[in-house]
Amino acid sequence: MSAPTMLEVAKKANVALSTVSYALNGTRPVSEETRLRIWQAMTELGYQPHALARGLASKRSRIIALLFPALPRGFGATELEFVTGAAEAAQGMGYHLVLWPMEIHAVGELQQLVRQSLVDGVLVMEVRLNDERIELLRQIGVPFSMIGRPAAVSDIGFVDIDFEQTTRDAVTYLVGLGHRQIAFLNHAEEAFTAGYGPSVRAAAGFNLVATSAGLTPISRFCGDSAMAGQDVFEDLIAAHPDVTALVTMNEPATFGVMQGASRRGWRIPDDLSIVSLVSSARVAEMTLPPLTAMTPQSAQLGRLGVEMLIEQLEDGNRELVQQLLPCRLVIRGSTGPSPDPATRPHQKSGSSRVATG
Amino acid sequence: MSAPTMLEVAKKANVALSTVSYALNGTRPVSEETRLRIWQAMTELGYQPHALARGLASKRSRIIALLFPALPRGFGATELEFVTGAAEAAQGMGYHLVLWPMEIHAVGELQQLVRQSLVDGVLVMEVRLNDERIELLRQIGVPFSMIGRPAAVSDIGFVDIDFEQTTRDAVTYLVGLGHRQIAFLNHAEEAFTAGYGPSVRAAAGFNLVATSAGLTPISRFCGDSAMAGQDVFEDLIAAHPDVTALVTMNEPATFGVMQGASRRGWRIPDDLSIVSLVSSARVAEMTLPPLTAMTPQSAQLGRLGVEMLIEQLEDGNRELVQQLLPCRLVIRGSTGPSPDPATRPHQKSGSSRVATG
DNA sequence: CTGAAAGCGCTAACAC
DNA sequence: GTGTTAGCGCTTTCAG
Repeated sequence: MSAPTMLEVAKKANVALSTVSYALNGTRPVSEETRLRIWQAMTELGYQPHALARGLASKRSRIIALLFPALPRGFGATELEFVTGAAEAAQGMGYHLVLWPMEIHAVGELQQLVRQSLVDGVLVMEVRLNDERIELLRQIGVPFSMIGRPAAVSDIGFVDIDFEQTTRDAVTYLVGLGHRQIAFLNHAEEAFTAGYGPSVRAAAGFNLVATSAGLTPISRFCGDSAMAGQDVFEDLIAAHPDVTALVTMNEPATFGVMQGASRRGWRIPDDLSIVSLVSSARVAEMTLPPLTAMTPQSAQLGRLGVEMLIEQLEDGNRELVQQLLPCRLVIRGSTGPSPDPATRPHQKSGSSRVATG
Repeated sequence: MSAPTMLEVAKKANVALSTVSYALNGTRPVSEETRLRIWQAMTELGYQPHALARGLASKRSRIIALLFPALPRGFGATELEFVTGAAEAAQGMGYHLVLWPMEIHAVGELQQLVRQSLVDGVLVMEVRLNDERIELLRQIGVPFSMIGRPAAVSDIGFVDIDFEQTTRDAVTYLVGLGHRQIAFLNHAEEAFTAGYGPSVRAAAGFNLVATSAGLTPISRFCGDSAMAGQDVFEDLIAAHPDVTALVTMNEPATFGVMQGASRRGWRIPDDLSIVSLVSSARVAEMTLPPLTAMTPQSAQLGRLGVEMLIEQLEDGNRELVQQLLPCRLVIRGSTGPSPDPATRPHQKSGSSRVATG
């Protein structure tokens, strides 16, 4: 009742054990006829090569690890898509993907895992601008690649979202709608100074784009909450009453902004346009109107990361791939032509009723 | 430069290869003294057992697979937490977790993967009420357990959210606040009739609880979008003007309901209370006010699923574990005392301004 | 083009 | 208590 072995297949096909192996892996030419007999025997027995035995003998497990940090709040649909895309790609290429969730500083643990020789390579997710895991992996000598990238990228393959291009596309789109006063709403300042790549790069991108388009770059940091978003929005509009469009990099805050706008009596997109950067469809469609967003190709990123790693594993001296993938603009209901700021309601609350105890 | 083997450890410690093995696994008593020498040699060499070799020899890979369906829209933070919780638990117990994303009907593929003898057991996620994967796994004879459960649960271990209890807790909480007209907002009817467990069980739970509390069970199906939520809400209030509280099982729709309420001039929670079932903190805090929610212990569920499976693997005849875990009530800003329905604004739009082209 | 046989690094009898 | 050794199922020389 146990799984058939290669020997059984060989017997059934009247060939040597090794011939079955060669036929299976194409490591050596096998005559058409015997290949057929072997293939037949294999299907009749429902044979599947024993992954562990194969790995032990060949010194290649065909297993790769996905290294991702312990869940911070703020992980959601996008990150799940990364993981799924990676797992699907691996599966499609005949590999298995194991999950190694790990504190970003638990470098000892990482080393232990690598030494078990279970995996051929490692895919690192959520790379920080200054990431100690990278140095360790290089030191250990395990093949690896990254989704995301450290500040100084050297000789490691990576894929990442092209935050600058993404920001540029968002701004360009808004400018095309006639907006001239565009503000950028970032994550909290702590994330920025801690070197959180997306925050840093999107901010840099925005300043660059705005400046080169002849606009004044207006930016705000903002805590990751609806409440903070609402507050920062009020503050922003007070300081810059002419702002007609927002580019946001902070989903909870974006939700708060919409509430704040509505409370002011502003309509979206009539009085204010919003483009939410790096937002999944799932989140973008939770608001009314739904958010025009720059949507990351998350599954694609996961897929590319895995492909890059496996190619490196199978073809030792392959050229380095370092690829940036911009988000895609999905126009929904939160953007429209620029209004005349002067025509917008001025009162702080557009609600017609006062709260009753 | 290659990893040290057990033989090297044995030499360094002046013992037989097997003694190292026994010391490592505790499979056989080893004297305190030799154990120490061995341990010392191991740490000096930085020895880590070779996972594949160990697995091949012992016929136990210490790898388990997490089977989850290809991403439908609607997978988000909660599901990621399942996965992470499972991976962390596995790691903590000395196991590895591989990801097998798979169409729920791709049963052939599943069989192939299992036959590779890579994994000792399988953890099935997102189990449907009528799930063909279950029957196949049982047939193959692989040990497995589930997160979620089919309609007829027999002799397989599982953990699942206790939807009935969760619904009961939500209703009880609202009743305690004085609400008497409570409506349930479900997912789309298609999901329900297709046998989507959470939808079916929560609905059943609601009817049961409402009835036994002497309330009229009011329910609505609703598409998973903010727009649909707003529409269904209008419809619901038209039909049942006395409803003062909503129990929802549909996040995008819940967001729409809040917009709809606000458009009507209703304040939350003054004019309407909302409890969102099975919602993560991340989502619940995106609204203003933030949503009072029944939050699933997702990581815990993933963890329990893995523990259950591994215990089954290590201790052949262990008693069956079938555990239901209720969500936890997290009170935020969307719930309050029941208002007098008659005092609420009646006009359909509370906004003071008409859209201008 | 095909076979025979030596490992891969470890576990688990079987000896003492 | 410890040592010796036969595999686990496969890949890959080395012969033919």
